[in-house]
Amino acid sequence: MTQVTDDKMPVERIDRSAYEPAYVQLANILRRQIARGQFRPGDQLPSEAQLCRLYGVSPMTVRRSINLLADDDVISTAQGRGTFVKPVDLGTAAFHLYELQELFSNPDATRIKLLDVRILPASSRVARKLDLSLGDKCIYIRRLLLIGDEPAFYHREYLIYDPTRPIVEAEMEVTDLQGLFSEADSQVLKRGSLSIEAALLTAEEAEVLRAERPSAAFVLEHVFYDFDDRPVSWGWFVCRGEWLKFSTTVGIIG
Amino acid sequence: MTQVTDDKMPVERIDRSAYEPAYVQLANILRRQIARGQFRPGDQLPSEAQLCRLYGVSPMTVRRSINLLADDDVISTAQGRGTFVKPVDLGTAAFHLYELQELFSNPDATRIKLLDVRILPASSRVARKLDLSLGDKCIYIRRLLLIGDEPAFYHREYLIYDPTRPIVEAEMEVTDLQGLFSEADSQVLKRGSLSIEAALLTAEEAEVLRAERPSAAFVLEHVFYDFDDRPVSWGWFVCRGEWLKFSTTVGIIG
DNA sequence: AAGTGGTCTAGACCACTAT
DNA sequence: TAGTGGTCTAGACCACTTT
Repeated sequence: MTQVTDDKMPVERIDRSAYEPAYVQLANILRRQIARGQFRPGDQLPSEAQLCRLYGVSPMTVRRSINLLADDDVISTAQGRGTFVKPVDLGTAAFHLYELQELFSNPDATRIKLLDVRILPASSRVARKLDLSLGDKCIYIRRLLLIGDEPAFYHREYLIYDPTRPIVEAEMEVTDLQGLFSEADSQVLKRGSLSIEAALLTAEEAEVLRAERPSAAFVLEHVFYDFDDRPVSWGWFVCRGEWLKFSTTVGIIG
Repeated sequence: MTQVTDDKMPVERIDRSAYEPAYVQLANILRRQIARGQFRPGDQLPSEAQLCRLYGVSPMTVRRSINLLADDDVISTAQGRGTFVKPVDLGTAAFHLYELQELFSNPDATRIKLLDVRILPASSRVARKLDLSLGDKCIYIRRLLLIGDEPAFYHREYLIYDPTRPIVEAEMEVTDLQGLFSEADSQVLKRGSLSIEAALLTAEEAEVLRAERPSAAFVLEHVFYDFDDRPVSWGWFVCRGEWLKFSTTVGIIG
């Protein structure tokens, strides 16, 4: 490899009058250079001091650009050694739930059918999940989310039913997938833990979702907690496998 | 709510002699206050100037703390208005592929069995995916990843077979799930696009994975591209549903 | 010792929002 | 107009790695 770069002649310059801040511009310049193959995985980038001189910006600005690319897993930094281009790594891939929002792109076509609301005594399983005593009252809700006229998500949820705790009413909206568009804001919920797995539709689920059996499905389970770290809601969404496909990318996207 | 905070008396102070940098300490202080419920979703945080005075740090340092929390979707900022605590939002949830690494926690128990390697003419489907002409030569690989003695992942992959393109040899390792632990570093791969879905095991897959039918499975499909943005590999991992459960959290975890 | 990334300062100036 | 977040400077000092 011949040394093409020159301390006095960067190919692209930063436009100080542009709308984009300098640190974003510099990050994109570097990203493009990497995408072009000018820097390959494993290669070392110019040092931060060099980048300061090359592009006429201060150390803090260079640093922010570097951090942007590092957050994107495009480069990695090592104190005392330098900054290097990262190889493609499957492990950095992440599938985002907000992809679901595309499904609901047409709000008019989306509606929620309340199938069932009941107050019943907690089974041992529910009691364990909601940190209740066996037989304590809880609320059981079954909902169906339709897109067009097709049933898309089947949701079942158990909520605590405790007059001393200021919950329930608000939660019935929040834990709903609706919360994906209309930002439901609960003052009560502190956090939620979620998991997703692939499973077979049960007979009941297949009937509700108007699917044949056997059929594969995504199951998204959730538990929400209040600010005392006590669970207030446990439930799960079931969705036919064909309805859902999560996508993402790894490596340099520029 | 009575106003407990006072401009002159922050509850926690920043320890300048500590190992943790000041901006991390401040971010954690704020995160703990939010986790305690001192600031609720929708509440406005003290302004950056106030935080500077309260904790005796410069604007840039406060700003970095704020950005840390904003990246974690704990707070959101609005220019000219202020900084606010975000409500729990399902849409921010992300499932990370590196969770798979736990499956391979014991490297000795993990091994890869090469089932089949063949050179064959591209079918129309393969030609389309790899941007080849119908009938062009390509490499077909079938692998089985075992954990203990249990077959866990069944991987099938098509690779381009073109002597003029410097690939193949390296790829055979990189696109492998092995790349999750042993950081395989290809100089050739620029990016990959991934998708995941829930499906039923086919007869062949069930046999290879020693599973009954019907059975649900995760299918992770991948296409990798070189620095000319040409596809070099197309393939997919199949994994029995019971083997895999992705987990994550939303909201305040402190 | 020289070079690297990492933190931090004490301001300045700008853009935006509210009043 | 006053207050807010957002960008940027031109250094300083530190911790680490390499030679």
